Amino acid sequence: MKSVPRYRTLYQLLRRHILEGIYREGDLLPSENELCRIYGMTRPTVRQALASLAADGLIRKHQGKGSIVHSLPREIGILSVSGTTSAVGERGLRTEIIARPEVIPWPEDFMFPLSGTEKETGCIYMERLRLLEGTPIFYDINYIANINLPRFTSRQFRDRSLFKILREHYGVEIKGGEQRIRAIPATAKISRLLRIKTGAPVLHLERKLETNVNGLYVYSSIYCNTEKYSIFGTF
Amino acid sequence: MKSVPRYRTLYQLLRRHILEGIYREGDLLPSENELCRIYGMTRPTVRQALASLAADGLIRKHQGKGSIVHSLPREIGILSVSGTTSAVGERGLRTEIIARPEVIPWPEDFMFPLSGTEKETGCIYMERLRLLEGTPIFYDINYIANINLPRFTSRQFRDRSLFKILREHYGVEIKGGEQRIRAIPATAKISRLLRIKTGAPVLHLERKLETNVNGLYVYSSIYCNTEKYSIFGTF
DNA sequence: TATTATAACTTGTATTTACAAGTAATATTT
DNA sequence: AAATATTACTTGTAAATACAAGTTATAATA
Repeated sequence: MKSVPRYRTLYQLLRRHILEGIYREGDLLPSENELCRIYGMTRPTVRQALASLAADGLIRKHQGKGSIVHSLPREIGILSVSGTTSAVGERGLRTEIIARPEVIPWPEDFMFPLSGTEKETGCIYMERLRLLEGTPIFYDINYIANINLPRFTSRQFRDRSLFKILREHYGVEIKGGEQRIRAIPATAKISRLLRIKTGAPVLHLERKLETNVNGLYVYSSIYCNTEKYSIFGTF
Repeated sequence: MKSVPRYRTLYQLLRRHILEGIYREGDLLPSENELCRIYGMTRPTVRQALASLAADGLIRKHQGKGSIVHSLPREIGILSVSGTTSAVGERGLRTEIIARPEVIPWPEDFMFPLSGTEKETGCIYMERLRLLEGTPIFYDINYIANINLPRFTSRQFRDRSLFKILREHYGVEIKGGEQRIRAIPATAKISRLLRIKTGAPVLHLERKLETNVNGLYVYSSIYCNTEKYSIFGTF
């Protein structure tokens, strides 16, 4: 098992405290020096943790004042890295498997260019539908290069998220990624799954997620129903 | 004039080098220790500059290997902080003023909650259309709290960007922000300006940008035509 | 020759120290 | 009492140092 850096554990702790409401919106976090004393680390380490929180949009830093807990986004987060979804609205975000994971060859004219090894090994394919309080919000199609992921297709995806399985069973962590966004009219299949009219505007995300494993990427094509909920992001 | 931090000047230098093609896609940047020697700074400072580049998606860091210049996004960036737009595709991104800046009271039911002082001072309102190679891409409506921005409405916006004027004339820097994204059908006005069919899917961004000036925010409602170009972002 | 170990790089994490700069409350002066 | 200066906080920037951990090329070994 890999050891977790100290700044990361502090980040996760403060993050949980904020999300659980121990620190509330507008509250001042303990000062950097106080956090140093409390958790027995030095300022650069504490600052690294706070920088991550700021990047998540959970706090805002103000020179001379302190770190202020930022308003929790009420909407659904998906634009940031994997963690955001679970951070914001796991309350009732249910997952349905539309197509169980199976190994197939890559589609032709794939949305992102593929490396030679990726093409050779084929990919693990799966489709999911994610619903918030009964309303289908995301219909996502996922492609993962079939590299060092034994028995992946036989795993259960009921409650555990895709990224959780990758992390816990294969040690795969998402490091970052890139994405394209556009608005498109819903096709017949999309409209049926998202329960909207055919031709209604749908958000389409094409993402390429990088992992800590060299050469292993997770590709997703995500269709979002934004009629009731909008996608939220900070920067 | 405020002094620019050393890590920031190095960040801007390397950024320019990457964008100008001095370092090309896939190239390895000089190692952190080399950069220290070249520019006479210490590793924490160099690392701070590299972290900013990584956050922009201009490089990817790999432990044990180095910092690799990342593929330049060919698409239009707007999801990141202000800088990205100019970074990526200022090539031919022309700006048209639809509604010249004027001071008006805030609209009722504004997209974001407003503070008391914001409501009192009213806002500077303006509409722009941005075109890429003749095709209208962005139609944006901007609201800026009318705080300490003398003679703003009389300024010329022809070539200089909104953010450039804010920075150069008023010392206002964008620090971060939040946004909501949805796909909506184009209204009559939007379709006319973006030259698409009424009802065609359009990307709608509602943004609140924070500045270094306390209490001063820039609000934008942006409609994007994503038929030809998609919006790009890294994280 | 093929394999393994070593060495020399790279970035990641962490400590310690120092001062600059912004903020807010207190104390001083007018 | 009001304006000003001081002080004590806060975060921001920067240096110098050390070791951990991942990568790659080289040297030693089988």
